[in-house]
Amino acid sequence: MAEYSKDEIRKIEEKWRKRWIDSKVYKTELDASKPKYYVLDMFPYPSGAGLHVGHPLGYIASDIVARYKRIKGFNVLHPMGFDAFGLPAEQYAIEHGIHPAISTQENILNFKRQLGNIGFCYDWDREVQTCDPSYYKWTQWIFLQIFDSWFNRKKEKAERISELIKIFQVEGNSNHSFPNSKFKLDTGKDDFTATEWKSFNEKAQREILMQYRLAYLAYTDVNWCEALGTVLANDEVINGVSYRGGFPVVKRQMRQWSLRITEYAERLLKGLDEIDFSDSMKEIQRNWIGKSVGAKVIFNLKSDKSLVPSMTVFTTRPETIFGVDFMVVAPEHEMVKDITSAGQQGEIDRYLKYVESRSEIERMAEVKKITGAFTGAYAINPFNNKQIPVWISEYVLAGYGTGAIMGVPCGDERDHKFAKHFSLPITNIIGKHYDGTEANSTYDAILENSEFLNGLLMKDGINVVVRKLEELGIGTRQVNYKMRDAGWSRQRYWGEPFPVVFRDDVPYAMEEKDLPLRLPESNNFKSSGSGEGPLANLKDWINVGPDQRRDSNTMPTHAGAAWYFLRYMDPHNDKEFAGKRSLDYWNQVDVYIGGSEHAVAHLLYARLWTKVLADLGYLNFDEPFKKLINQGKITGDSRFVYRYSFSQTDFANEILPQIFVSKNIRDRVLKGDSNASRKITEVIWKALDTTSKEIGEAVGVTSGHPQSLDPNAPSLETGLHIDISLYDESKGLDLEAFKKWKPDFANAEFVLEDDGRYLCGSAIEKMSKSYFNVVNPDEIIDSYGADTLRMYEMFLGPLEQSKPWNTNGIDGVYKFLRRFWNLSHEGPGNFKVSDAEPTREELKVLHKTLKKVEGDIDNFSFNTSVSEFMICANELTSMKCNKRSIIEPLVIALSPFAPHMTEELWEKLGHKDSVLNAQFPKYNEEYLKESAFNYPISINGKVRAEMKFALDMPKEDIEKMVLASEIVMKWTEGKAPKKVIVVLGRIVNVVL
RNA sequence: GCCCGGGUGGUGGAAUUGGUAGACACGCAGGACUUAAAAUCCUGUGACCCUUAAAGGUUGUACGGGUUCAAGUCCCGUCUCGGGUACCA
Repeated sequence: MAEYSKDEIRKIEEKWRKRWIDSKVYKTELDASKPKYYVLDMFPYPSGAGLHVGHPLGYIASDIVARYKRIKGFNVLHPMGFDAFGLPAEQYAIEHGIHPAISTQENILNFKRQLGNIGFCYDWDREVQTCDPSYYKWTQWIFLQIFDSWFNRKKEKAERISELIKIFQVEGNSNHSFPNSKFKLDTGKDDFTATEWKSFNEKAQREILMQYRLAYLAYTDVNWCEALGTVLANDEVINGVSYRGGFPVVKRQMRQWSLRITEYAERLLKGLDEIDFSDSMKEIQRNWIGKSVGAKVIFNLKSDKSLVPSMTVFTTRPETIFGVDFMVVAPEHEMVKDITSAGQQGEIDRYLKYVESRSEIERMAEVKKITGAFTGAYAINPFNNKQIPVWISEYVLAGYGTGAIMGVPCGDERDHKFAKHFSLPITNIIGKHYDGTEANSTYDAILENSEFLNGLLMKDGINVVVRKLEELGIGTRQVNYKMRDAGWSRQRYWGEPFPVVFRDDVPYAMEEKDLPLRLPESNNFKSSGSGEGPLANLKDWINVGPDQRRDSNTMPTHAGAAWYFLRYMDPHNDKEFAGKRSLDYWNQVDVYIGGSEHAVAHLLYARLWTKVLADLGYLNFDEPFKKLINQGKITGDSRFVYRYSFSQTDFANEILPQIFVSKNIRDRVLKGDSNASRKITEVIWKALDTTSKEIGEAVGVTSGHPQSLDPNAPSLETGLHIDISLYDESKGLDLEAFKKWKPDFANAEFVLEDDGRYLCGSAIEKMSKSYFNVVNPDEIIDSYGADTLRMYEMFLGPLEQSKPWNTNGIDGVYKFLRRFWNLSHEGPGNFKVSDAEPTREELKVLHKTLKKVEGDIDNFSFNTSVSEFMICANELTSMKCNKRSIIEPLVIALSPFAPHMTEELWEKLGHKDSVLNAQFPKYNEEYLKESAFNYPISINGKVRAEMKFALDMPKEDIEKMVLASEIVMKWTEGKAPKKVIVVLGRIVNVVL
């Protein structure tokens, strides 16, 4: 028996890791007699870099919750798996020639080893990997269910396509118009009768059904990235460049699979009200869905061409209709050619050409630039017959609303700038709220110059106008969403193949018995460049038979992640994606922990798939995650050195010495300190050998001439990242280790601080291999053990907060564990507990801790629970308490945080079973009660004295006692105070 | 620009949601043990003032106002950091 030392920790942790696996203590079974609790981590993408200390933050939290819920009597499901399809593995394959299947498996093994070291209680029997055919069989199967569904807007839920066909056969589509309002049949119409339906051939019928399917194939504007040779989803494009790599992205039409998520916009929005996500997360999703309520208004047109009789705009402010001074149509809008007058044709053509010449990136960069052209056509305001000029401009987007707007310059900032720029008249309908220089989008103004709306408050005006528009048949209420359908095809190899076969260009679902459609073996991952994926290279696979072929695309990584939480419930089922009994029992995920970067993509798709499966009757819940917690990112603390670079580049650099300048010297040089510059020149001069001293003079470095240095040399400005393990703030950079690490700099010279240290610059950046600032959890475990790592990561601060990693306080946590261990050990480490009766003081410490810790874990406030354990250990240490009746419950309570050490103690306390099978001790309020409390007495807000009151003394009696007390008398000089304030359990304030 | 969320000692962070601000930990200083160092333990530690000492006082939660017996917490304005979004009518 040794003390709680490094060696002992290693022994203990190895022992329990092995024992947990051997005894299958984490195996979870469906047990209907117990309440369930489902704790889920966002499963990781197994990247080649392995884990750094940032990754486990959320996993540690979920592990604590899982262990805690288990000892609270719940049957806990706490699984882990891997999001194993994806682009990085494929790119790695292209660069290194290693098949994604192989590199992915290697990475997964490494991840599992690292996760195992931290002591997580995952039930690995339930592991899933999205790239496993027995898993993606069901991803494909669910995709086919979505393909076989349509959204019945009347019932606001998904139904089978067969239901839709029945409807068409009876009543045509008059009650269920095309979800895509722009779609027209060959006849030019957008509706058909039952008779017409029956007359269509199969291909035509399938084409129509495709317009309704929730997973559909269509020519869509997609984000094409030439460099990656693939299409990207909207959320993978940031500021016109690709999310990975930052390559330019252009719009391009391709025949793609999409998920009709827009049909679920309203339900996805409403669902947010019943789930426990953080406000910011809900806000992000709401913004993404982007609901706006308004009206569609039809304006008649007057033009020398009368090809189009009217135009329709979407507005959220119909009450401003008398403030409309111009109309703006998107340049891409098809009506532009039909309304442009002969006189304006030249100008319009010029403008269209300009728009076409502008790249996506330019457009985004120059959002503020005001451009446009007048079409020569006029719209007629239906209420006052005013003629309104119709313009086209880039600032109106073809893809949103109707692609046309009514310009109300006094109320809308963009419209105002447009009017000012083109000197269009501005009608003021909001009186003093508009000052002539800036638009005011208030809802609180009383309308003026607005005929029948005059005198009405704007918010009230909305309903009045809409009613009138509807009466006249020239407008309706309308809701628009920013969210677009989700592109679901990727031109990649390493993903799920689409389980369909094309016959005569029409996709047919594969039969369930033929699933999974396996990803074929291939070593050719290069895209064909034509927009088809690498699978197109495999002719034998693509061509199934005469005029029958497969889809060359694969699904995005989101597909496998959209339902994995369901598979964990019944991972080995080969008849269903999960059995009904398991789905009903495990039900929703009670807590889901992961990063906020998945706010819009993964979480929305997972919610969508759940809703579709629920609509189709497979699930009895339609929100997958009851509660979501976003753990903060742990950032790295990077260090770098500053290299002096010579401004004359004509000279061969290898002749010139490598000079590194310490941070403060550099700062001083930048401030123009000539002593600091001289320090540098001296080092350079010393470094130059006799032959190159001529060169030194030639480049302007002569001993004692600091003015020849260029303080703005770029490397003095930015700096070179170094491996953070080479640096210690108090000792400075380890120069020998640095030279060893970068042999290129073996002969480098260093300009040191006055005290002889080399100090590095620092910056908080994300942890990344390329910044050399990665801290590997294995290193921490090696020197402190997994329990310390776990507790320290929790102690660092609130779970949801981002924070830079540093190990400054880790000793404190380590000391706590040792102190706790020592409570039950005597001298050099002999285990010894006493069976004596605990004192009331000791019981108070125990129950106070239990109560606080329980409350903290329930609130996911792990940092404060760690503090609470520390206080408890301090108090018990100073009481020299080693009583079993105190220590044993604390061992259980601590076990979620420090599982290895507590298992060991649990065993030493004489228990045969794992501490995981113990019960979390109940605290007893009785021990927390005091017979009397000392209340501080404030007089006029200042604490003047303390008084003792019995616990249950009524408020009035306390008041009487306070008033009668000498201290108050002294202050009031005999007069009765104005007021005595008694707050239960806290403060008494006396106001004189 | 708009929408969220923050700003508390030298540092990470507490504060029962309006009730003694700074818990807990790091760091630092002093002390004990030691030939010495490390480790460990004890004491102190927001700033300022006063005092031989005990004690006491002033000030203090980004800044400026306000409400209240009482404000880190609520209200108004300003500055600032982080996240989301980007012409969505």
